[in-house]
Amino acid sequence: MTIHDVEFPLAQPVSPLGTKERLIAAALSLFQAKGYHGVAISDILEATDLPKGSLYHHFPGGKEELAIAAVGFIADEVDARLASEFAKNKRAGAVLLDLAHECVNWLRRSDYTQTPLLGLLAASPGESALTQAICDAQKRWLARFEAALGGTEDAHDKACLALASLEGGISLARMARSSDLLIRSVTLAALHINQR
Amino acid sequence: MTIHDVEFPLAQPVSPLGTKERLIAAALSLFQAKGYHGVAISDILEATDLPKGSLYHHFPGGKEELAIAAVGFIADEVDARLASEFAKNKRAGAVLLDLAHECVNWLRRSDYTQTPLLGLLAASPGESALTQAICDAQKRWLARFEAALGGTEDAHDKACLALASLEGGISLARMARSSDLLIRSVTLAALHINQR
DNA sequence: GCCCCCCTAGACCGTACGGTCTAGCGTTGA
DNA sequence: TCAACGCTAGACCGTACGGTCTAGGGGGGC
Repeated sequence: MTIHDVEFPLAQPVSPLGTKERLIAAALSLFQAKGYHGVAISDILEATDLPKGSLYHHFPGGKEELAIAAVGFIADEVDARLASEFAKNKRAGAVLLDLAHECVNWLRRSDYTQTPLLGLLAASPGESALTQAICDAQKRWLARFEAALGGTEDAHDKACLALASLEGGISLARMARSSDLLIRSVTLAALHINQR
Repeated sequence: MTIHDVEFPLAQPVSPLGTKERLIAAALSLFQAKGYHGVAISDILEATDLPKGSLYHHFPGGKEELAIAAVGFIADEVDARLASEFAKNKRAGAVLLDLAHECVNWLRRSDYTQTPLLGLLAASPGESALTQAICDAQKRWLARFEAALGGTEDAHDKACLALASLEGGISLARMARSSDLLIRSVTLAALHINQR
């Protein structure tokens, strides 16, 4: 037994993420940058430095199954984030602004190539399971805001404005390569949402 | 000379639109439904019942040049519409709501397959001319709202919110297959924009 | 020490994509 | 009547895509 066996046991991969997770992470990042149809399987394999066999082993359904997993991942991520923020009794406007700021970091870090949420993925085939997954994610996020805003009819309206200003603002900011546009629209929306 | 020569002169095409216009219209419609990468040249040819030669004669630059033309078309269309509405001294919120209602008709007519504005087209390659064209369109629309709102710093914020709520609302509504979400978010945004 | 099985590895396949090229039709002007 | 040209027509090409399949590598259980 050498020191290597202790410090870097071979059974544990070098990367802390498993193969499946790495595939999901790379796929999500690419889909957010170029949309579903804009990404080739080979792009994902190149990004992860993995062979085709691995991908089709973990995702027998191929590209679409991987995309659905990626959507599910980001959906859970954001949903959990919203849940924990709202659990602190934070006001909805403040949570929205926080989320927007995180999106800004995301945009800047990727030099405005990535779309932080699901905006680009929407360019998916009509009645597919992928569309359904995206739809579910949006519903969950909407429901979080709605519940935090009191569950009234007015709360539903405000929740819609919150998500719309976020997704729309991201789109504007990405195109203009200026996070300003996102901050401006979301700040205004947050203002409106916070008033009784 | 027969009656046919008078009633249906051969020189005039059956369709009121020229070949180039038909290509642009079909391309725009398809791109709005499936995004740039989701549409094949053959889809456009099938929709117009035109051969490849015609497309590459009118658009030597191929798919991207056609897409840029389509973006320019919708950009001009919306820009002109905004200009004429604002020329009547209509309030910005009212104009925004009108535009949203037209988008709703668009969504319904296409059974929620199309994205009325440019949201989906954004899934384009990074630094291409197409991205630039989309960016220009958004800038022009933003400027229209900004000018109508007085050109102040606050006006810029409100213009951002207007476009963001519109684009974001469209995205929400399309996924949920319910125009409600668009109307709700835009109504709330319009309310905020109209107050001094 | 052996086998078994999970996962990696990548050659391979059919297809459909974007784009090119030449032929020919029909209208226009002389 | 004919020449010239704008546009249509579609066969054709190289490539890159999504997906399949078989072989092999390497730990873990016995």
